[in-house]
Amino acid sequence: MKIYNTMSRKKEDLVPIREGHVGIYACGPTVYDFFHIGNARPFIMFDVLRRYLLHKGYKVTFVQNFTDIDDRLINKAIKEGTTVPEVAERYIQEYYVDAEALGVLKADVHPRATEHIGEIIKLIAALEQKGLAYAVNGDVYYNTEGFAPYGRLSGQNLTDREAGARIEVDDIKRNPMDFALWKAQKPGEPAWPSPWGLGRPGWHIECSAMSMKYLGETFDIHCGGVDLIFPHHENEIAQSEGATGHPFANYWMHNGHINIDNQKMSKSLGNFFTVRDISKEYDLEAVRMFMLSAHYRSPINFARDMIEQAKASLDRLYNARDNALFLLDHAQDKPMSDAETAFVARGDQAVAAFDTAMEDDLNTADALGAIFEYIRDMNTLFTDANQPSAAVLDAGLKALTTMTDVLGLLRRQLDTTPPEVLALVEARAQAKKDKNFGRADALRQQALAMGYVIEDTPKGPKVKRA
RNA sequence: GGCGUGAUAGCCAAGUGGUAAGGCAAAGGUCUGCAAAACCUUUAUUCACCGGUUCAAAUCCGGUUCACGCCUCCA
Repeated sequence: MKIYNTMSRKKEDLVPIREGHVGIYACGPTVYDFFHIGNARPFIMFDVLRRYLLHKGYKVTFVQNFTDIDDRLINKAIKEGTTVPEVAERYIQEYYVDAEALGVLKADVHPRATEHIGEIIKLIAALEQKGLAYAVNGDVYYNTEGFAPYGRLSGQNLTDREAGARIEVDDIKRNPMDFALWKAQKPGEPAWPSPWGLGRPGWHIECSAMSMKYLGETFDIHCGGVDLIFPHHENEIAQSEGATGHPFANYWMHNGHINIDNQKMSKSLGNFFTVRDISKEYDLEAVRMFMLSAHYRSPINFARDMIEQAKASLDRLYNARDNALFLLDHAQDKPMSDAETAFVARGDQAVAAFDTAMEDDLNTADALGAIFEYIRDMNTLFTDANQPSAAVLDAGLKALTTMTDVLGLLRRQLDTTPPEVLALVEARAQAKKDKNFGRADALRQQALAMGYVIEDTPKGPKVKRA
């Protein structure tokens, strides 16, 4: 498969270090609040990457951290009169709630920064020994001048930066580009003992320490949002390669941002949506569908009607699947007809087309196209009039779910209809038999009010969630 | 100032040299007691604009305009 590598700015063939095994590190959330729609994009898209690799038979080790110590956590804890670990634990649990609703699988490892202080200290000490770090008053900084390739990932270099660019003035640092590896404790802050005194890790070091711990000094893919390229990922490279002398990650994947009205989402503009808030109004699977409808590197515009559109296309997927399931319920075991055999072959072709799209740097929009073309084919064959065999229905469903499983769609199972709704369905059937259509329609309205749609088919009524 | 991305129908969105996927919306039709779903048909001679290369360009090259991102915590 081809992956666009930010490092080379080209699509490259994915060649894992260990054959058949891919190690992935994804920058996870800072757990000081519910995560927002922008955070959801990397979670979903890199979840799709993982699912696709699994589908192709790779073993995947997927690591996504929780940043559970930083200024925002500390501020939140102070504001709420509680502790940093309490805030962190709470929002880690909330992360799982929203991630689950988005169809994002749990990582193989979800390391937390505060549980890896030992590794972090060892890494900083190694850098200090190599002259790549220096301590000042209990702080430790990275010596960027000592790491020649600094800026390779982002295309930033130390001399091209304009004076107008915002660089914090700090006399303590030898160079404005130097960044904190370890921060001395300020009064009231959580702190851990270290060779430089009590303090806590800087903003970037945890990802270096934890990715290398779980994936090795050199691993396959590192992902995150574009905004992380500089300085976060640049700094990770400096820390890791500076300490080990080996390449860090072979592929760097970065997802584009989600905008609101073509503007970057930001708290100051007030155009900010948490996934939790959105979930109160929409099924989050529609949000996933929305993300999948564009290439992961393009910026996308989040808006209500975009979610509505995504929901409508998702409904088309569910309708096709549920229709096939309904027919399967009534289908006969019989040999496949020639038309059915041909259809099964087209299913294989659809999956192949789907894979081809995914092979091309995770082109989910194109992959979705393959699914929808197959859906039309399915819907054409799978009708009452055609009396499809159980075997062809099975095969069709299998091809469909092979594709939708990779995208993490169609996870909702067919619901069992509650008895009170079934009673309405039966009463309506009787009313229809009696040609009492007014009553039949009224009963259908009642079912709708309870959230169920009754549809008529030659094989009898079909009930589904509204 | 440096680095980078994008501009395709009413909306969303694929397509990086061979003559415009797919979804949503809309209109007409088939089916239906009526619906819903589904299916069929219609909806870009054209891909921001101007030049150039080529037998051939949405796709390559140069320029213009517009929009956006990073250079600061940030997915």
